[in-house]
Amino acid sequence: MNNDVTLVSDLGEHNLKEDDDSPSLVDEVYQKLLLRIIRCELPGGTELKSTQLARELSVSRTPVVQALARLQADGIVIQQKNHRAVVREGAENWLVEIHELRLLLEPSAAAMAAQRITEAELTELQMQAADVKTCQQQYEAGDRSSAHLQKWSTASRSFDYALHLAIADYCGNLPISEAIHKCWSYKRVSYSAAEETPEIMTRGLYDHTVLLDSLKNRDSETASVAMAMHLRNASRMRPDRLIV
Amino acid sequence: MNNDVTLVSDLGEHNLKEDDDSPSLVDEVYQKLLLRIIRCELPGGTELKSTQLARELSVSRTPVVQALARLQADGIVIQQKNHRAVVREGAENWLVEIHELRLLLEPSAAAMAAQRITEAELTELQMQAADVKTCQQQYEAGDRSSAHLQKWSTASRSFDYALHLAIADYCGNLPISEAIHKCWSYKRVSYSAAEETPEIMTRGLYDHTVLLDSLKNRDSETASVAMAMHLRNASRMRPDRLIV
DNA sequence: GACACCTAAAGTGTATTCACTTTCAAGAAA
DNA sequence: TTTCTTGAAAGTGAATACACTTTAGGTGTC
Repeated sequence: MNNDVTLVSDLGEHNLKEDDDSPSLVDEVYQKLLLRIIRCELPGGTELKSTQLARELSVSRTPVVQALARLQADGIVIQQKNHRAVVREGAENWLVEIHELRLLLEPSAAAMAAQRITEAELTELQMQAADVKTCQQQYEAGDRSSAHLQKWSTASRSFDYALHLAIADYCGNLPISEAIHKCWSYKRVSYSAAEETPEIMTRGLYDHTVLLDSLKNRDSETASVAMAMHLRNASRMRPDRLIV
Repeated sequence: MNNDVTLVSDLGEHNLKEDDDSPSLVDEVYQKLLLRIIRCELPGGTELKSTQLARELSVSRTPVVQALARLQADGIVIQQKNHRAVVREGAENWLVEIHELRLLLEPSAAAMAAQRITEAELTELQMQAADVKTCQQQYEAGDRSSAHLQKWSTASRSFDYALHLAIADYCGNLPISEAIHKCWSYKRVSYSAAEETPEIMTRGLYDHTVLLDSLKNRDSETASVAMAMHLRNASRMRPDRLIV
């Protein structure tokens, strides 16, 4: 059984806590199951038995049961009392559909955040944007090596993540913020399989710059439209439509 | 300690399963905690200790830990590894903010459902609407007794629930559907404290009729607007803004 | 008084255990 | 053959056990 690969790369809180290192077993199991479902290795209808999974993953049943409960709360898995958990039919398209959900949430969140985000946060984000730009120029001006591309890609993702989550955090509505965070946690799981091309990253940086400017100008209308445009671009530029 | 009131009234699946009766302890604990948080009996910052809660609720720690994990997944509670769970600051406005979230989700869901809902489901819903109308007329034509009002209120809620969840189910996007279901599960928890007035119910039935007609006509645009209007009305007619 | 250090009590994560429920395949009855 | 019965195997919900971590309240030192 070769599914005990360490999938738990960089989970955990995205804040400044440095003491809490190892993720709990529940987190690990949850991540592994989620990844396998999203990758269709566990298609809709598959039965997930806590006893069997515990054996396979070499943990006790307790964390597996908790991970399954979390998947059920997400709606990815269904479990009736005293019955086995079942992967929900249609869970294969989860990531694509999550992108549609983001299209409903994030433009409004951006509009709301434009009125509430702090100047400090804005300057922090602008610094990150500058970093990404630097990486891009190093790549283009240099030898276009894969090392430079890698660096650019990492910076690009990091900025992407920071900007979208800052918008969620400053939108002023907890459930909306939580919903967006959840979308991004799914997206994060898929990162292991995703690929960034220079075209996508260039376009992404442009979109993000427009978005950041509209936040800076406290222009909710533009922020909302910029976000909607950005999300549509992102899905348009990925013809496989599997990882968005 | 008088908090061991049975709060778990009519939880469980809203489908035709009749064999599975008693809700699990996890569900009960989750419901009780959620209700107490929404009612501000457990304000933001309160520490929720699994050991202590287990003692108070006379259950073992296992279901309490799972309920807390669920609240954490919801974003209502925060818990770092090896630390106590804490009620999130700002959780008091949860229901109001959930209503704002519905305003982002349900209009689009209605538009999507207009293209996908089945005729069978539509006729079923129309029958329920007729039932509500009958109850209303019985109340108005009769002695306006509280018994008739009660019956009307029950039918009204049942129809409300059925229509909105049908729209979620037929919107064709699993995460969006799940998000809407979750909003309604919160709303359901608050039902114990909510009050329906004849004015609200009359307006609600009208809104729902318009919505249902637009679904019947496969008119996405109208369905979306009707839903948005309905949601705005609902919050406008509740000046307390606590239970929506 | 303020601050570091220590220790017992409380709390958390996870494994183990057990009673009860569901599943499923083999044998009996039609 | 098909359908019903049945009992063992597998699975689930929940309590308990235990090692490890955090918390809180001294005690001593400055």
